[in-house]
Amino acid sequence: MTLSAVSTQIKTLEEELGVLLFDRAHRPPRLTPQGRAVCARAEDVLERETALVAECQTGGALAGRFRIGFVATASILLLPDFLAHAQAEAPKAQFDIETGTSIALEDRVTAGQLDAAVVTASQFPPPGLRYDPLLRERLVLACPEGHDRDLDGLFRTLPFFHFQPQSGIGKLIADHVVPYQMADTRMIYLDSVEAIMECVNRGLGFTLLPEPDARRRLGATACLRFDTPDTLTRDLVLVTSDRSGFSGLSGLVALFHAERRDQPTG
Amino acid sequence: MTLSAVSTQIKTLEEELGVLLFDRAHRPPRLTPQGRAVCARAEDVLERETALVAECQTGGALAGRFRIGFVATASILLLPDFLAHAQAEAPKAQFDIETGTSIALEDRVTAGQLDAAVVTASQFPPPGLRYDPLLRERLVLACPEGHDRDLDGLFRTLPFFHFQPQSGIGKLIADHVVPYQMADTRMIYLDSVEAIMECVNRGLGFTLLPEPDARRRLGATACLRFDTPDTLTRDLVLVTSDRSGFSGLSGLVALFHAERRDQPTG
DNA sequence: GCATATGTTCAGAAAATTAGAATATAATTT
DNA sequence: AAATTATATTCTAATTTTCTGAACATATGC
Repeated sequence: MTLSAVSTQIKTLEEELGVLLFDRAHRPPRLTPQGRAVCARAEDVLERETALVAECQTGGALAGRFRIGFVATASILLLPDFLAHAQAEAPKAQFDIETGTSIALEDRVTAGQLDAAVVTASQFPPPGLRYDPLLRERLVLACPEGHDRDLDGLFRTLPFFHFQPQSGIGKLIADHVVPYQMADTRMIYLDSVEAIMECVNRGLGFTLLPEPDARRRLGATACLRFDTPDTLTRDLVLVTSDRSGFSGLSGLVALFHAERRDQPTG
Repeated sequence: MTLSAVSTQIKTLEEELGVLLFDRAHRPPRLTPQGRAVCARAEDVLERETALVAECQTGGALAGRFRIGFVATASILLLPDFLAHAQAEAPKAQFDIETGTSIALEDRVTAGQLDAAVVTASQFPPPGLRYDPLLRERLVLACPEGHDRDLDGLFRTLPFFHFQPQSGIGKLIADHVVPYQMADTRMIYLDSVEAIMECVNRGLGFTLLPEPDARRRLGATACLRFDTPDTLTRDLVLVTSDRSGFSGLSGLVALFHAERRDQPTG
């Protein structure tokens, strides 16, 4: 860069700022006190800019500001470990977390308001979305001790606590429970796993829930029963946009798989 | 600005950063997580830049980073108040302070290493420099009690404590003291006003010093004498470059005069 | 006080940014 | 599902900006 170019640039800057940066009564020109102050702050701005550019080029791995949704049931089991792993393995990435039902979260991914969401998979991903499997949880019965009849008998004897049917798990539960519904079947719909398990623990009824959720709140007076088909599972998946697919998706999925090692599934 | 211009600019930026900022599989394009992170940091950089420009245009009064020197004797009397006033009245200005002898400081102003300095004025400002008067201090005698003879008598009786002769005040003192020097005159040269006054207070000799400095350390066993010509003064001045003269000099001088109101001259 | 080195100003040249037209494509509508 | 519409991108030309090189001005050193 030529001296003349520098000279005109400085002059233009001085006019732009309305401040004399150099004292040209001397050779070489000296910075004025104002120029010194401007220079210091300008250096700060430039440093931040070059740092930003540098981070873009080095942080190729997993960097960015990700907006991720979690269904309530996943937020308890998966989210804490996910955040811990993210902080450790992807310190440059930021995460904005939301919760909601599987359908609401999928809608927000479709609308581009979320980059990804952990939801209960439906049979097929909705159009425009893709599923990346994270965790398969078996649905098991939880009922008070001493009710060792078959399922039909249970439904005739005790009320069934049904997790909110409009949710992802709720639909799975509903599908499986339909054949047992009779005129006298008592169904109680709740939107809290914790409330349901509290009722089961007190002998007020039985329920069908993902094994980890049921086991977590299982009291001494209740037990799990596995006399359901072992194909009756709910799949937690990471749902993302089908086409777009932001760079770093595989890294994101990896963050979830990392925690499966630490945290045994059953 | 046309859409096409924006489009090409974004594309160029993406290539420059090596990062996909937008997901163009949708209309309108969506920011990728990476793009979102870059955008947030870029906004920060731009804010700082516009803030810098804005401050330049508003802070016309006294803003900048000023490097100012103080002679030791002025640093005690003037500097604390100066800094206090500066902080209150020119909060946007920064001040880097140095101390040194009048001559050394004037050299540094000449060399452009200081913007200004508070020094003891010599008869004429050195070439290339200008003086702005700040404060006139009378030189007075300080001697132990009970020595009420004339000056000649004093010089014959007691040692004279002479402030460092290479300094600004030192030269004034030397000029005035020359006529009294005899073969048996005892002169003690010290570079500390405090040490000199301690000796005077202990009856070990007498001295000639600026009134404020002498009065400040005057003990009970010593007194000030004003039997010197009242034209025998030292002028504290703000010395700056003659030609250049940075903008804000008058404001700087005003900061010194502001403190004279609070602090009576003596 | 003159010579030299260095900074500024002024022209034209080079580079960049930008607007407008043509093309491609995501979203919408029928 | 196909056609339509709206919107983004690509391409080229024009504009603006920036840069270089020569002439001129000026501070410093001898």
